[in-house]
Amino acid sequence: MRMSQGVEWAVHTLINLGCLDDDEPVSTTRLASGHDLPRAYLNKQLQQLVKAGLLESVPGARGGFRLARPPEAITLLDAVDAIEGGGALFRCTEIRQCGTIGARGAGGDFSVACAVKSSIGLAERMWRETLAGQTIAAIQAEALAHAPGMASAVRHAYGRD
Amino acid sequence: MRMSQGVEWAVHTLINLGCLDDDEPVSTTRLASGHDLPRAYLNKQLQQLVKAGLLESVPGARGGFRLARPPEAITLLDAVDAIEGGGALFRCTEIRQCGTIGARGAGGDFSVACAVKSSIGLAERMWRETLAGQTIAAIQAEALAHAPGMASAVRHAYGRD
DNA sequence: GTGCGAATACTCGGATACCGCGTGTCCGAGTAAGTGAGG
DNA sequence: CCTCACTTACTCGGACACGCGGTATCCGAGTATTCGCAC
Repeated sequence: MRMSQGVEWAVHTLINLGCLDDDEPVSTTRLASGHDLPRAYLNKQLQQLVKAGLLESVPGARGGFRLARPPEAITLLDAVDAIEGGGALFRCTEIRQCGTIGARGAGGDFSVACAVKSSIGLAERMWRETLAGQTIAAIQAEALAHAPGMASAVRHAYGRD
Repeated sequence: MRMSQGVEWAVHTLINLGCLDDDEPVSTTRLASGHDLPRAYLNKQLQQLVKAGLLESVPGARGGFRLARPPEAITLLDAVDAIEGGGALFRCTEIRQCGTIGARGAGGDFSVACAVKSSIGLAERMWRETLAGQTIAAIQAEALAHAPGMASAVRHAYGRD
């Protein structure tokens, strides 16, 4: 159960795009060279962010990607779900109803959710709520607090000079 | 990022073993047929629980597995880590330091943890804490509340008749 | 009847295949900019 | 000088390989039971 590496790329890219003050799109080439990432593969991840409605893509020459919403309106959960697909971490297969135990214990009420599913689901809800409570804007502010030069570095790397 | 199916098997098995009132080991064959699971593969998962110190294994004829600790002393986190390996969900590769942005932003303080890492790490800590706060005994009690016959079904399936 | 040894049946444990998903790459469709000729 | 069509260069988007980890299985090492035989 390891998180896809694309999540880290996606979040940093969203933060960087949030550092710009115009709406000009930034090409995959510039976004990739900004953090030494494989251009083609990063493009694949960006396409998923577009599908999720976090980015807008501009095709053709001088095209690229820009934020579809202000950074304050994009949460970590949005980014994680966009890359990972949004499915639940734990998927209950109801084995409690199978086999000799499930058959014999049929006197129980199977309409009530499985206790194992509920317990792990609670932890998963905490995880998702904590992700949903943090916006790209907030993370960007935290990063800028310890590296104030980042904003100008981003603007330079993205051709805003 | 999907959780291994073995986690569900492991937790249900731990709960079932907690329903017994003696210390006789239960063989993989009985544990598997209790929920219609593939015997050989379940055995692999049980071995991981042994390595993690949650189960004790008894070799030879009439051998099997039994709880190494009382159900009150086994948490969901113990089970998940035993099956999944215990590594972090998100692994930061420090791409913030790479590429034109990382190089130019070198004025920043890289000794401070990456803001992205911290943010996702916070969510991950919530996940792990919630898992650690739930014991096998508690889940078992919840399950028995809605299916009181389960305990006797388990004892029957495991040859305690 | 009793004790002992071999045969037996059963169990865990690690070594061995299979498959799907994450990872990485490539090429085609489409668009804006640049260029040069004609009016 | 202005307009316009063509060429060019660049970009996104989806289709195409590769490798690793989860999934599933099998066989060997080891032990308690059981059976048979000698005493």
